[in-house]
This record gives sequence, structure tokens and C-alpha cells, in this order.
Amino acid sequence: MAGIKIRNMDEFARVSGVSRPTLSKYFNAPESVRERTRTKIEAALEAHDYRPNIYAMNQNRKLTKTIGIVVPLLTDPYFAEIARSLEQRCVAEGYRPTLFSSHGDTAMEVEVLETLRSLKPAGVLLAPLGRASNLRGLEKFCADVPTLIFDSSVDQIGLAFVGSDNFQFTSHITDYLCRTGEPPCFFEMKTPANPNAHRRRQSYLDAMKVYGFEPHVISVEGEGWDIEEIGRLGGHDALKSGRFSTNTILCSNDRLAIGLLTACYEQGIHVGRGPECTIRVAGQDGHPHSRYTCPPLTTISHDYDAVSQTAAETLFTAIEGTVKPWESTRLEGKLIMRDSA
Amino acid sequence: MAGIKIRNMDEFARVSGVSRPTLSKYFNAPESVRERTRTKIEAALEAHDYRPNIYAMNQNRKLTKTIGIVVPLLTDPYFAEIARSLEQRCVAEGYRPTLFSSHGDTAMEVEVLETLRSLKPAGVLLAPLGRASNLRGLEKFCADVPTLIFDSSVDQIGLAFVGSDNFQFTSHITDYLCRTGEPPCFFEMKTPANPNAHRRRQSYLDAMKVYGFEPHVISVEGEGWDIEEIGRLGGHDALKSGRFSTNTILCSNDRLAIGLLTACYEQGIHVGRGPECTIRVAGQDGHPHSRYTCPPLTTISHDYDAVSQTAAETLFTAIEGTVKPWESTRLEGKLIMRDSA
DNA sequence: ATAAAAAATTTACGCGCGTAAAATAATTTG
DNA sequence: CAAATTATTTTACGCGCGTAAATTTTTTAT
Repeated sequence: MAGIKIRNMDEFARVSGVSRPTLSKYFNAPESVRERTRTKIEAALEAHDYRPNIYAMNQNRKLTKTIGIVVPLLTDPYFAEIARSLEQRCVAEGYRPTLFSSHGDTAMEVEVLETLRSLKPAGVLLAPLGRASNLRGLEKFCADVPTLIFDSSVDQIGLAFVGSDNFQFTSHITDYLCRTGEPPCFFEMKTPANPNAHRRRQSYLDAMKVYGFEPHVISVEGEGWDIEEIGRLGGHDALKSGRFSTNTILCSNDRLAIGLLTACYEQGIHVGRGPECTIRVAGQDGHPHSRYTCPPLTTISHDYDAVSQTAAETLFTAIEGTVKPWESTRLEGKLIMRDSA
Repeated sequence: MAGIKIRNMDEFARVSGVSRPTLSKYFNAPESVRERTRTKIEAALEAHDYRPNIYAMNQNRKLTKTIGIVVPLLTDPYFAEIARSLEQRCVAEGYRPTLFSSHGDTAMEVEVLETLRSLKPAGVLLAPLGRASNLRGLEKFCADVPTLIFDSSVDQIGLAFVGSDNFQFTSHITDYLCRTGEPPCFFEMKTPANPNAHRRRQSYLDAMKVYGFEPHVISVEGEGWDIEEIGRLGGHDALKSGRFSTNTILCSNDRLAIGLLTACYEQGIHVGRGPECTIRVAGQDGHPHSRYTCPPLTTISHDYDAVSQTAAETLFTAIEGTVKPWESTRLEGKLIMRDSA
């Protein structure tokens, strides 16, 4: 009995004692068939390890059970972590997540969306490249495919936006830094890929104004996603030329901070809160690696779990029929105090 | 003309002035049709943005153009980087790469392979979990799907193995450490997930014997893939209890070294080659982050490019018909001297 | 027990494309 | 220029499943 190779659903219908249309129903929603029928099917499934042909299944379906997850750069541990988390939530809900990375490239992002469109996904969780994204392309895509934007928002595109509250991020950590030492200057890329960077700069300026301190922004050159190296080189420049106006540096993001820490090390500058330290450095993001820098990096962390949960659930409810007006959810970050500031 | 929505290949055949079977040939191998025909097709493609239905295409194909890329953990920057590189090579050859992560979990690895099997991929590039892999499952999968194993080898499974020469890695860096200071002791996980770890330990023992030094292996507790934390906690223990027999520590891999560096920092121990430093630390892997530790980590790096190129090309030639006997390629690493040792 | 409702089955068709065979057209060769 | 070769078109069938409509069986309610 178990030796017979099942070639298609018809054959499997025979050995399981259930009709093919019923099987079709079962595979698309196991709960939709009577319990006794389900038991019969699952017993046969044990004995014959049959799996429906994915391609034939999806051919005649308007929408598949696929969910696309697109991030700008999968080699960035932050995106890798959030993608991992989203992936798990999709699986838990019975969807088939498929991972894509734009590799920091506009053309690639466009191509990924084209590929995705032809995959007829039930929905897409998209973290756009940001500044480099092809806006009109994104809009057209979102018009055809239920798309939730996360991480960095681009106008009012898609079903909704879920990300972190960058204003809260920066104002919160600026507040912390002001209360515990010299007010910070702000270290950032001149032309950041991610629009969140602008929010963070603005929020820094606002916060400093509130506290009555003079803001200082140090913008360093450098394009692309090799952010640690940009931070390191820019850090060297700024340190040598004395552009840091106070002993406290708030970086626009953790990767920049990591590069700056390396620059400090290379110049023999001690970072931290200890008595022999001359400079404090803080980041923003709660990058997976920030725990292991030397000194461990004080940062304000995304609420990874909440972002991923909100994003996934918002998409799921939209897919399952509940149409809501466009909405932006921005979650607060949590300050992680470590030795660097 | 450009306004007409093309619904299928038949309609597209009409507007392009080419027969449907010829179109079918074109989409499966553009070079296989005459140039003038190709020009006509591509002109129509410009005007009508038609894309063949992926599902219908693959349904009747024994083998698709899909290539599966499976890594144990996509959140590990090493795997993320190698996956990125492989992905690009697949695209360049006209394949459709699909990324999967086992998330460090055996059951997940099995499931990924099941999913992959039903995707009828042309081939698979698989970095197994290692010790935790389901061997019999892997074998069965490799019997059905052209699979190239990379990173960590598991018997003589699949088409071939491509990875790094762990013996050369460890003996080379051990040699370097011996020549430049005290001979190293070896810092590792007691129960590593990756079989390469055993080769590295053995190679360390061999190398020390050759040089006539007494080897010391410090094996720390800890399961799973949270390797930096294991290194940090194990590092604290070992430092406090004086288990490091020399001032030089060779770590089994970079992530462990990164954790150890943090432990050193937290105990106020200076790492490096400078006069005020009391300990040297080296890693192995050339982890993307190793450049940015403090001090920057001396390590022996995988030849990422060569590994990915050899792996991809070996798979491609196998797919395209050339059947070769199983073969193991182990590429040498390059010593990267930095400040930590 | 009977009627009403729900679930499963039967029947039948179509999706968009792959692909094979035979016929035809275009190109190259001598 | 005719013959040989190569490329394209025509014709025709099938893949494995979704899905709709009509029918039968089973379950639940009265």
C-alpha cells in the first residue's frame, strides 16, 4: 500500500477514499472539511507522502498563499533579523514566505517587484530602499498587490506603514545623553539611503532646542550601504579635524556608531563613561551586534517583535478581507544603556 | 497598440507576429531562436510588458530554472554574505535563485528540503546544519535533486563539496601566532553545531605538535547559534579561572572571538599587540564584522569569492549535463593581520 | 421520524503553457 | 539555381489542479 507512488491528486483521491474536489478543499484550508474526512486524508498522507503540485495549484488561483518579504539588504543583520521574524509569523499563519533582497540597488528592487508580481502573492511585506526607490514603480505595484510597507515609509503607499518612531528614538536618547553628561553632537551620513535618517536629524535639532543647547551636526561623505566603513573614515576625519564639538556623539544609526568606535580605537581614544574615557558614543537601532562592540554600545532599540508582529498582522487582516484606511504605526524604541555612553 | 493587456502567450504571439511555440522556445532560451525573430519578440516585449505565467511554465517542466540556496542561518552575516554572492551568480547565469534559511533547526531544514523538492529546482546549493542535519533525509533529497554541498561537508553526499580547507586555516594561523608571540591556546565550543569545528581543533593539535608546543584546548558550554554570547560567557569563566594557559588565544571562529573580546573588555583586559596589551586574540572565518571589532580582529578569512564561484560553477556544469564523480574542493584561506594578534 | 441544512461527490470544463510531429518557410551550401 | 539544412509554424494533446453546478449523502434541527 505504502509503496505506490502517487502521481497526482486523482490517484491520491483513490487511495484516501475521498473525492478530488474535497482534497482540493482540504489542501487549501484543512479546517473546511469535516473532521472525519480530514482524518481519512491525513491517514493517507502518512502512508503515501503525497504533496500537491505547487505550480498546478497556483496556476488557476488568482491569489496564492505566498507572501513576499522584501528588504533592502539581507546582509545587514538588522534586516536579516526582522526578515527572520516576519518569515516565522507567515509560516505560523499558513502562508509561504519568500525572501528577497534588493541588494541596495534600485534596478534590483524594481526587478524583485516584477518577479513578485508574477508570483501572484497574497501579500507583500516591503521595506523599500528609501531615497533610491522608484516611486512610481512602487505605486503601481502597490495598486496591484496588497503591500504593507515597513521600516522606512514612502508617502502614503500601500495598505499601511509600520515602523519605528524615529522622532521618539532620537529625542529619547538625546534626552538621556543630555541628562547624563555633555549634550551630544550628531554624527550622520550626508546622503543617507534611508529616509529615517532625516527624521532623526530633525528630531535631534528639535530636542536640542527644547533643552536649550546648541546643536552640532557632523555630516560625513559616502554613498551606499558600507556604513561601518563610512563611519570609520568619517570618524577619523572628524576626530582629526576636531569637528566634534562636545565629548558626546549621537550617531544616526548603530552601523555608523560601530565604524566610529573603530576609528576611536584606531586613534587611541577611550570611549565610554569610565574615568579614563574622553568621549561618549551612542547609536540608534539596537543592531544585533551592538551588544558586542567594545565598549558595548548604548543605543535605542527597535522593538523588533512589535514591529514584526504589527506588520504581519496588519497584512494578514487586510488579506483576509478587512479593508481599513491607510494607517501609519510608529512604535517606540527602548533605550539600552550600555558602557559606551 | 500598447494599451492592450496581454493575457497569455497566445495573445502575445499575435501582437508579436511570432508563433506561440517559438515564443516558448524564446522564453526558455533566448539564444535558441533566430536573431530576427528575437528582435521581433523583444520589440513586442517593450510595447506590451507581457511576462509568461511562472506557474503554467513550470507545471509541465520536469526541471525548472529555479535554484535553491539553503543556509543554516541567514542572520549570520557570514552566511548572508555567501548567500548574496551565490544569488548573484545564479542570476547572472539566467537561473532564478530562491533563498531559504533553516534557522538553525533540524525540523526546519527537513521542511525546507521538502518545499524545495516540490519546487522542482534545477539544482540546490546547500549549506547543511551540520551535526544537527538529518543525514538520511539529506541523502534521499540529494538522490532526487542535483545538490551541491557547501561550507560544511557531510559524508560524500550530493554532486560535490566546496568549502574551505579548515586544516590549512588553523595550521596557517597557528603558525603565524607561534612565530609572532606565545603559542596559542584554543578556544572553542564543547558541542559545536558545525563539523568544521572538529577539523579546526584537530588541526590546532597537529600544528602544535609539529612546533613542539604543548596544546591547550578550552571548550566552553553552550548550545545553538548564539555564538557571541557563548564566547562572552565562556570567556568570562575562562578568564576568571585562569584557564588560558598562554597570552594568546586562537578562537575556533570569529563569532566566538567577538564574544571573547567583549568579555576581555568587560574585565578591563587589553587585547592586542601593543605594549600595554596582555593578551592576543585571533579568530577564524573572516567574518564581515571582524574588521570593526576593537581591536580589529586578526583572522584567517574564507575566500568568499572563490568558494561561491566554485560552488556555483560546479553546480551549473552538473546541471548542464556534465556528470563528474563526486569531488571535494577545499579552498585556502587568507591570513588577515590586524591589531588583535 | 421527517424536514432542513451542511458536507461531500460527480461531472465537466478550463487555465497557460510544454512539447512532439508534421508541414512549411527561410537560409546556407555546392 | 537546386538541394540540403536549419528555423519556424501549425496542429494537437496533455499536465495537475481550480472551480462551478448538479446530485447524493450525511448531519442537525424540528
